[in-house]
Amino acid sequence: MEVAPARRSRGPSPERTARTRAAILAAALDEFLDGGFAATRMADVAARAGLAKGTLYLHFADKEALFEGVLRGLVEAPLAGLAAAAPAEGEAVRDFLLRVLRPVLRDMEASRRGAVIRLVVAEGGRFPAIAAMYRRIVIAPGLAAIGALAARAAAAGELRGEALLRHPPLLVAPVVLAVLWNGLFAAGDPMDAEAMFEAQLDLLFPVRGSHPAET
Amino acid sequence: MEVAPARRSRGPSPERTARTRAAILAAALDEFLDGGFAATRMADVAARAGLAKGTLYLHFADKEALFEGVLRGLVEAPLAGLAAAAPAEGEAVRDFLLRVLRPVLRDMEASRRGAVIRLVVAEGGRFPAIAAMYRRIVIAPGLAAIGALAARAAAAGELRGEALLRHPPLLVAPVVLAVLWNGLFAAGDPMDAEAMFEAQLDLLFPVRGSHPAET
Amino acid sequence: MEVAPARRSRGPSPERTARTRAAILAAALDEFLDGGFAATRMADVAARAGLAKGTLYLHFADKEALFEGVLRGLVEAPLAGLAAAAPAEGEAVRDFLLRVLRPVLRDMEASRRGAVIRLVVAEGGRFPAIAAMYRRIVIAPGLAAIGALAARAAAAGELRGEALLRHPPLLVAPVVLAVLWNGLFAAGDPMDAEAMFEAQLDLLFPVRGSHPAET
Amino acid sequence: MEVAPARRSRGPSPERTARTRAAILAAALDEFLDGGFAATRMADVAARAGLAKGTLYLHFADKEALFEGVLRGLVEAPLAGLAAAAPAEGEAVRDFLLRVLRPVLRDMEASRRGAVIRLVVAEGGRFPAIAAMYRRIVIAPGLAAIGALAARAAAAGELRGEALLRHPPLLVAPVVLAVLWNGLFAAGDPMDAEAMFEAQLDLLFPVRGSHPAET
DNA sequence: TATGAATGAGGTTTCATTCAT
DNA sequence: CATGAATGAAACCTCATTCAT
Repeated sequence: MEVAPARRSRGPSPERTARTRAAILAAALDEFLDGGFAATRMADVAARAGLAKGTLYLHFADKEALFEGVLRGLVEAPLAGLAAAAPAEGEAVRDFLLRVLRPVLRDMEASRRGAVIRLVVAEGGRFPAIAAMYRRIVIAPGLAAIGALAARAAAAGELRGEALLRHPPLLVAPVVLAVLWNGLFAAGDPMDAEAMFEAQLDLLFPVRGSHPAET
Repeated sequence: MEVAPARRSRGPSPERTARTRAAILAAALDEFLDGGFAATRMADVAARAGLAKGTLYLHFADKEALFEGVLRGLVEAPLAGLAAAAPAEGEAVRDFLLRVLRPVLRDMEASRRGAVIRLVVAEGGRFPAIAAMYRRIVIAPGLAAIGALAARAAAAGELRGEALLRHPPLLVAPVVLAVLWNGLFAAGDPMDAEAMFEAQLDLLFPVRGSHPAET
Repeated sequence: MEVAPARRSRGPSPERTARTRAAILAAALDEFLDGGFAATRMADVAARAGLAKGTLYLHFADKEALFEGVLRGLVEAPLAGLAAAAPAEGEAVRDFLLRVLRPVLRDMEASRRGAVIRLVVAEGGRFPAIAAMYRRIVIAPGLAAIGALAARAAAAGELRGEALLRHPPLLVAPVVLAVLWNGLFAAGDPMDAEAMFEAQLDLLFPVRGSHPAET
Repeated sequence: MEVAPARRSRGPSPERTARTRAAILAAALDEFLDGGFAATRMADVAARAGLAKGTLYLHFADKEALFEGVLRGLVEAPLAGLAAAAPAEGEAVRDFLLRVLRPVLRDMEASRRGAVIRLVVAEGGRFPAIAAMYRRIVIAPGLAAIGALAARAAAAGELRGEALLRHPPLLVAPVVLAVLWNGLFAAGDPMDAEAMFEAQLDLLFPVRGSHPAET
């Protein structure tokens, strides 16, 4: 073992560093999602992470950078997975979308990604950096992927009309609405993001087997 | 009546008081709509109302009370017309929706309805009262109306599938998404709420004449 | 009396405001001149003025603006006096300068203007705004005035060569040096700004009576 | 001697230590010269020296100690040549000064002498030691030399009046002013130290050949 | 010796709210 | 009723210094 302690033995351990960074991100995630961006104080994040304020700034340049770290930690890996995924041989785009996105929608709240959407929508206006960040990291790749899939579906004749080609956001609009709804009206009847997504999918992609009369 | 009372009315004048209160509310509405609750400073509201800061506190106990006052004011005007409207004899639901909602969408920003939506979404989390109020006054009637129209359209065979019957919010999801987008990414490319609405309408209501092959 | 209480009777008194402002300036002057710009904390100024920190910002936008206020308070009035002054009928420029500037030099330290020069020189590098401010308020008008007087003296044949015409700062260079010296080597032998100024004056302006052989 | 010891010398090596110390001092000199004491961050010194922050503290107890070390280093090099120089046989003092000082003025900034002067002026107030040291090492010998030259010039009838005899600093006042100016107003119009020095020289030493009318 | 992550006191600025006039 | 100067609690971020490795 000990492949390459290299020129690296002196000084503090890089492993500890990674652990600290993770602790900060975990604490920040909790704080941001419960209270929002503005209301979260760096001091609270530090306290929750069991660190001093200054330590935060050793790992993240400022509050926005910290939020970006949280955002990346939460969505980058999954998003990369999605982006890498592609319809299997002979798989219809509709089926692919269902297969891939259903799990994502299902744990929208459990994974706290829904909360992130709500935070961005709620505070993006006052903190444009946050909106820009979310757009760059999540929205842009997402819409690009949708656009590519729409083109593929269109080529295969799987698409109804040109709606999705012209307006890729149509695919996710119902999901966003449902997520916001569930945040605003936490009590009472939640909106079923998954069901709405499937309904929208049925509108965008005619279901071959069951509705043979349609294009 | 009572001609402007000599410019120096001693003692309280209920009329004058009401006018001051209205001025404060108008100013506060403007300020809250662009910037939200936290970003709005009492000093700005006072300045816009042409009053001193202290005067605000004579009429509203604190910032939250002022916000509440604004919300109440927001309740009186809206909707009205829309709820009463109904398809004309023989008018297709799709045509009716286009006829009625297109103007609404077109001046979404000019009429500040877009800003109101954004305010509700942004502050609804911290002020559940505003979310509940908006739901009661705007959303519930709106969804009820959509539901009724969906039923009527279904009965007339104008509907594609059961999407809208089961999920009335689908009709407005793209509009909401566009409005939020335009709030978050004010600069750069705005999203065309009207175009997205029409695209969604085409999905929900097959266009008989032009696409005869579809159901 | 009571010429015009006008529309002005309500609310806090403007007289009190002026007194507060003056108190802030007095406190700030003391603090700035003893400790410099960077080392002076707004909290200390407030405390010395017997006010809360926030009050400072009611009268001065920030620390730099406060310093500018101090600077203006200290030099603007005297400077305006100097600028307004002009050689009397038939008075030689040399005599005018002696008459006008000798008192200024004499109370350079008592008036604390020497300390201001030292502060600007010492911290102007780190706070360019301060240097720019001093240049705008003191140096530029000063050099302009010197330039004008030099031109006048040259026209009257009172000048030796073109040194002062080409390099107006030459007139004050010895004074600045003396002021800095006296700041750095407070103990020990002070440099006599007045004597050096007069010597420089003799160099720049040939003394008609006593040295008839010179131009 | 002792070829670079295998890159991994165990135990302390006095030579290595000295080299590290020198590197720190060199880096600190650079940093202090541009920015002064307060603006210089230990982290920057460490980075420039290619060391870790902690290493600085192994060699210097704190920032002040480091500053003191730099000052001591500043003492060794300078002057040297100038003090030894003397007018050649039959050379006028004015010509001697021009010959000797012109090059010094010309590379005032390149040689960082200007920066040293500014450092002394800027920090001398807070660190009397540096002012005293500079006075002892640079100013006192300098003024002594000027005094001697003035006496010699006076004896030879090369001097205008007694200005320089009584106030040796007059010779350098314009240069100091120019150097400070160029530090404060780095941007914009620099002041030409050399030109001002020559102008002052012309005032102090009548130019025999070209202005025969003057004494 | 050298490292660099961690510390935490400290400073400027903002702004909702109060209250004497 | 109206005024607006005064308040003071936060909040973000910096950086000299320490110390386990």
